[in-house]
Amino acid sequence: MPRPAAPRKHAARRRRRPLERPAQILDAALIEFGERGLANARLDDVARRAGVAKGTIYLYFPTKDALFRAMVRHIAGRSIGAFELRVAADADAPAPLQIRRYVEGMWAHVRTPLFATLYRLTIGELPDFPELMRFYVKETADRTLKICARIIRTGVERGELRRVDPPTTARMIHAIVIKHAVWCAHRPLVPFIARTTDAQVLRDMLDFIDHALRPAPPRPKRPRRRPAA
Amino acid sequence: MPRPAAPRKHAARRRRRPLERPAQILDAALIEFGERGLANARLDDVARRAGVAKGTIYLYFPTKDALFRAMVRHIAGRSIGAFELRVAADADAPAPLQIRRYVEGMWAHVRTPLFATLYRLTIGELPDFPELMRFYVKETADRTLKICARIIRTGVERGELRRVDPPTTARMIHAIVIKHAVWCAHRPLVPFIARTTDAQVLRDMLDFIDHALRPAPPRPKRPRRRPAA
DNA sequence: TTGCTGACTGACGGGCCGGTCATTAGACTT
DNA sequence: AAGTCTAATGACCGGCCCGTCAGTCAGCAA
Repeated sequence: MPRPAAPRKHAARRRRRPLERPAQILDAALIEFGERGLANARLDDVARRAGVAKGTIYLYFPTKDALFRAMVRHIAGRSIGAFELRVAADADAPAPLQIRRYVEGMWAHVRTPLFATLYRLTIGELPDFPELMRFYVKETADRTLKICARIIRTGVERGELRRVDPPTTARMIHAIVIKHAVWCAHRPLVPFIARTTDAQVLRDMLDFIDHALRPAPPRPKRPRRRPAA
Repeated sequence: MPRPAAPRKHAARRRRRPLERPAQILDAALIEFGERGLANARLDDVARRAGVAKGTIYLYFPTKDALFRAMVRHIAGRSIGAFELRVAADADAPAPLQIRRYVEGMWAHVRTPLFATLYRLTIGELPDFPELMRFYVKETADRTLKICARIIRTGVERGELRRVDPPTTARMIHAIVIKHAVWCAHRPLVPFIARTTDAQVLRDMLDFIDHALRPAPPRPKRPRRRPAA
C-alpha cells in the first residue's frame, strides 16, 4: 500500500534555491548546535530555523555528523578571515606597540560569541571529532601564533624586547588571551572575574605581557652606560 | 499477565555492599562519561564497568543527569584535595621561589588525565549544566587563585616582586598554566606544541612569569644606586 | 500551454537507550 | 530452619529522533 500523499499544510512558500541552501543550513546548525550541543540538537530544529524541511538537509549533507563537521569548517573559515583582517600589523612600528595592537585585535576577535561557541564545541566533542580540533587549531591558532612570533622575532633583533624564543613567547600571550576570553564569556559563572570589565582585563593582560618582554639587565654588574648620544 | 521471572544467567556474584556502591558507580561514570561524553555514554556500560546491573544505579542516583552531576562533584573534590596537599607553600621562602613551587605543583596536578577529563566535560556540557561550571570554578580555580594571590601579595610587600595587583596576576599565571596543560594533553592535535616536552614547557612558563614579575625600574631616570650595603 | 526535471517536503520506520518494576537472593534475626 | 528485610537484578516499555523515500511542485524549455 503506497504511503498516503503528504498533504500540503498551510501553503508554505517553497522555493528552489540550491545555491543558497548549504549556507542557510550551516548557519542554522551553528545556532542549534551551539545552544544545545551536538547530541541534544535536533535536525528538525535546524531545518525549521533554516526555513527548510528536514529532508532538504539530507540533500546536502549525508549525516548529522557530517553536517556538524561542515559547520565547524564553514564557521571557522569565516572566523579566521575576520581576524586576519584585524591584525594587519605595520612592521615598522616598535615591537611593543605592535604586540599591543596584536593583543587588542585578538581580544576583540576572541570575545565574539562565534569564537566562544566554536571553542566549546571543538573541546566538548573532542573525543568523537579529534580531526576537527586539529583543523581548528591549524587554521586559527597556528596561523595567528606565526604572526605573533614574527613580531616578537623582529622585536628581539632590534633590541626592543628581551631575548626570548619567539614561538614560545607567542604561546604565552595566546594562552593568556584565550583563557581570559573564556572566563569573560562566562563571567556569571566565574567569581574571580565577575567584578572586572573586559576593558580592565585587556589592560591587565597588556601590562603583564609588556613587563614579561621588557628588556631589563637582570644583574647590573657594571655601571650602566649613559643613554647613547 | 505477570512478567516471567527473570531467569538466572551464569551465576553472577551478587553481593550486597550498599556502602561501596556509590563510589564504584561514580568511578565507572567518570571513565564512561570521560571517554564518550555525557550524551553518548550508556548507563548499561557504566553499570557493567562498575560490576553492577543498570537498575542498581537507580537505587543511588535518580537520573542520568544526577549521576553526572554527582560524578563531577565527587571527582572534583578528590582532585582539589590532591592539589592543595601538593602546594604546601612555606611562607618564609623568597616569593619568586614560592611562585616557582606553586607553578610546579599546579603543573603536576593539571596534567593528570583526571583534570583533562573534568575540564572537557565541564566546558562541553556547559549549556546544560552551568551550575557544574560554577561549582568547579569555585572549588578549584577560586581556591588555588587565592593561594597564589597571597604569595604575590607578600612578595610585593617585601619588594621581591614588582608592584602588581595580586589577584589579577594570579589569574595571568593560572591562564598560562591551564592553557598549556590543555595543549599538552592533546599534543598530537596541536602542532605548535608537538615538538616540545612537558618539562620544557614548564621551564618556559617559569621564565616568562619570572620576568613578568621581576622588579625592574622601568626608566632609570636617575643614576642607579649601588646595591645596598 | 504543456511537459519534464530535480529540488523540496514531511510522515513514518526503526533503533537506541533512559528509566521501571516484578522478582530474586544475600544477610541477618529469631 | 524459617522468616524478614532490602539490595540487587535485568527484561521490558516507551519516547525520542535520525534517516528514508514516496510524493509534490517550482521553474524552465519547447
